[in-house]
Amino acid sequence: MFKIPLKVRYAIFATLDLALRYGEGPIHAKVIARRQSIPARFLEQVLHALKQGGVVESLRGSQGGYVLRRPPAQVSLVSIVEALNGSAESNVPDAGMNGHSLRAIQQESLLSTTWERVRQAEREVLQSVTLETLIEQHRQIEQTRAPMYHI
Amino acid sequence: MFKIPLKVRYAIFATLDLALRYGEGPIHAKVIARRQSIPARFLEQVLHALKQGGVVESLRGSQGGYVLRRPPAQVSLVSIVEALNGSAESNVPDAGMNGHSLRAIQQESLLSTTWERVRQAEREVLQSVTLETLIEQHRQIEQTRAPMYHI
DNA sequence: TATAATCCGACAATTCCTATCGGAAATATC
DNA sequence: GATATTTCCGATAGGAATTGTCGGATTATA
Repeated sequence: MFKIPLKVRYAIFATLDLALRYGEGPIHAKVIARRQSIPARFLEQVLHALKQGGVVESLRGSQGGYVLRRPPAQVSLVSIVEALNGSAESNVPDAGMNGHSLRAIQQESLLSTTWERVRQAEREVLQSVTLETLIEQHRQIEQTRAPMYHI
Repeated sequence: MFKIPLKVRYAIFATLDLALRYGEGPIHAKVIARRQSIPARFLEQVLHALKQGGVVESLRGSQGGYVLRRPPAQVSLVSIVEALNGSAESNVPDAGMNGHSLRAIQQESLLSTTWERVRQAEREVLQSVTLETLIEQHRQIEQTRAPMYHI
């Protein structure tokens, strides 16, 4: 319905990459970038945001890298998405109190509860999906696809 | 959670303007534009999309204008939003079958069901809100705001 | 010290959204 | 029929947000 930024997809597949190797120590951003076909330099920024959001732990220095902060089953997509938004996202087009923005404010108040309900509905779905969920789906897809090559 | 384009807001307030005058004959786009503080020329495009989506009826010529196709209680926000998207909105970044887009396809299939659930959740909320709903809210706001000036 | 990684700010490139414009087609009115 | 008025339609400019790149600073390992 409403557009989902590419950044979000990158973040999900990056953390999924970490989830698949959970417990094996830190993983380099470059390695994730290659495996997931994500622009390396851009992924750095995404991972940094994920760190600020508490989704991911970073280790600097020569043998550094990134690690999931919690086990995959406890990392929901909503925490990933909110980490990227920086928990800001006012959705109100500012209108900085100038001129006839009184009407704009009235208009916003008319729709604010609806938008809030929409966001809540989105949140509930994203909260029900964890990295563990995606790993299971990933395995199911692999299993149902593999036999096709044997025929 | 995800950004809602300004176009959508324009469409809602334009149709709400029509709803408030439902049964009073066609209304000019310019008049709506002035009343709702919407760029006139841009509103034309929005109204055109609403017509294609079957939300609105248009009458051309000298005494033309726009009319709601159905009574306000039967016009949900979901029909308005979908009219603007032209029911396209693939959300898949194309990737036109080039190079290593095989991975991209696999990635998409992993998330497609989740995105579909998100869109469905959005749809359900938007379906539960009609122009009639907004009219009622509008009146309630007017009633609760008016007394404040009397103090 | 040398190397290798994250961190951080700035900024270029690109895409998408918003808005404008000119004129064609249609319709009512005179 | 002529005129005025409005929707219709394509093209395109302007601007903002997203996406992606770069240089170097910081941190840690060896």
